[in-house]
Amino acid sequence: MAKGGDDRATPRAPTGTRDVLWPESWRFEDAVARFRALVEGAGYGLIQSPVFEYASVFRRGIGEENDVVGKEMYEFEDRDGQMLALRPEGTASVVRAYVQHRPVLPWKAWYMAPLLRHERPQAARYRQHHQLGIEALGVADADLDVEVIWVAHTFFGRLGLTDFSLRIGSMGDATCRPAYLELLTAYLDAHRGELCDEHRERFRTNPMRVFDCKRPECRAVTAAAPKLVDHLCDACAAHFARVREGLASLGIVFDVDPRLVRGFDYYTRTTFEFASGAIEAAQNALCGGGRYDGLVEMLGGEPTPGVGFGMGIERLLVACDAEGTFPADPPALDAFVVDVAGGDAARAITVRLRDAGLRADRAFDGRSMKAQMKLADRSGATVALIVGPAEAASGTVLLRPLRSEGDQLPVTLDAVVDAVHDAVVDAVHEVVGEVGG
RNA sequence: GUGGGCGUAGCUCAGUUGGUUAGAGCGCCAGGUUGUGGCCCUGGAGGUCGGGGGUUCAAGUCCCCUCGCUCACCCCA
Repeated sequence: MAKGGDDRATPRAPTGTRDVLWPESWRFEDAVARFRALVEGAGYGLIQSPVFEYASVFRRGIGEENDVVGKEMYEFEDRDGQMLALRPEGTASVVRAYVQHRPVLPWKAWYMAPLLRHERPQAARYRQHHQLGIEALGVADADLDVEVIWVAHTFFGRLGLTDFSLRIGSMGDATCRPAYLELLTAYLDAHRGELCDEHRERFRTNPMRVFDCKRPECRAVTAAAPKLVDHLCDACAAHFARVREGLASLGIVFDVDPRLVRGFDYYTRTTFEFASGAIEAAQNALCGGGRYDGLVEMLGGEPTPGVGFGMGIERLLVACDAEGTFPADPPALDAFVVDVAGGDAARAITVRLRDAGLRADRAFDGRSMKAQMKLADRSGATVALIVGPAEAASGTVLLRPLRSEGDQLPVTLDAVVDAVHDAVVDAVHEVVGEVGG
């Protein structure tokens, strides 16, 4: 018998998920819009891919050893007996789409996608979260790694974030990593007894994981362990040097972190992670990414280099809150129509305003004027357009400013659009004047 | 998967050593102004006190179980 999570009378969103209502949801929209403006201005085009894939896409791409696939993936057999999985991360789907459609190289794509993982929720960690990401395929040039990092860095800056840091590292490639792993494994084996309980044997499966362990025992051992960045082959070392040089030339501050180990098996060469210093919660990574020159091949394509990142939107917004950015309120309405003469005018005028590109709403249900005026005020509208029996009879409306002290004036129906437009322009000027003065 | 904290109105929370019909502020609705929002005043609606079981004359309050939320480990964005 399945655990009953819904024994109460009212239904609720599943564990680890949440509803985001207006106006909080506006910040999400706004962040996506700004990201889109940035990346589309840098040559990246939107890719929309399914929220579920054949499970093998993720199993082959991310690696069975990884918790995201091995322990957290929502995997199920559908009605046709196919093994499917809800997308737990973004890159594998994009690369699968590349292998399937063969777009012309270089191919630069961006996405905004919900990601699903069965994790225990905690601060800034959800079972469904959303990532903004970019992936660039077909270019081995280290300058593209720099561009990708620049995009994330610039985006944070445009959001007004300042309290974040960048760590970079290199995972090497097929030439140098195997030899290094042998070296590291031998070292860890020699110090096996000093490792924490969890890693004493587990280090054999994925030795680099030990670098991520926060326990003092493991940290002591790894402090003196051989570092991959010191054992890169000439090509990887040159690539890494070019990345550092490029970042420095763009004024992007970073730390080289020999301990930086990204969770997914597909990474080669450059890896990086942005962390927020403003987020109080334990989960403070804003963006993680790197180069994955072997992934296309793993998913059945011709060997093709790639680089990209994923950025958690929910976590990004937590960082924005912590730093007090997003000061602007969501855009308000231009006009709210109050009609106590039967509703015919409200029906006609709202449509007229909206067709003219103005933002307008109205009251329904024939509420009292006082109630309708309260709604008008609450809506944030710049003006109320009031229609009573007298106005209905004469074919006019009263235009009443709600955000300034002006008098209300009668306006003919044909002049409503222009009158509202003028009032909105005046309101904007007043705000600008206040700020400027 | 493993620990800690917490569940009382839509929201934020009171609720005294168990003791009458469970309260406040905010929000919502209505009235004060038979054509006017914001401020103020008055009134109203809204609660199986997360759920189940137990102790007791009596449980929001004590005990057990359970569900949920939350924070941390782990992992990751």
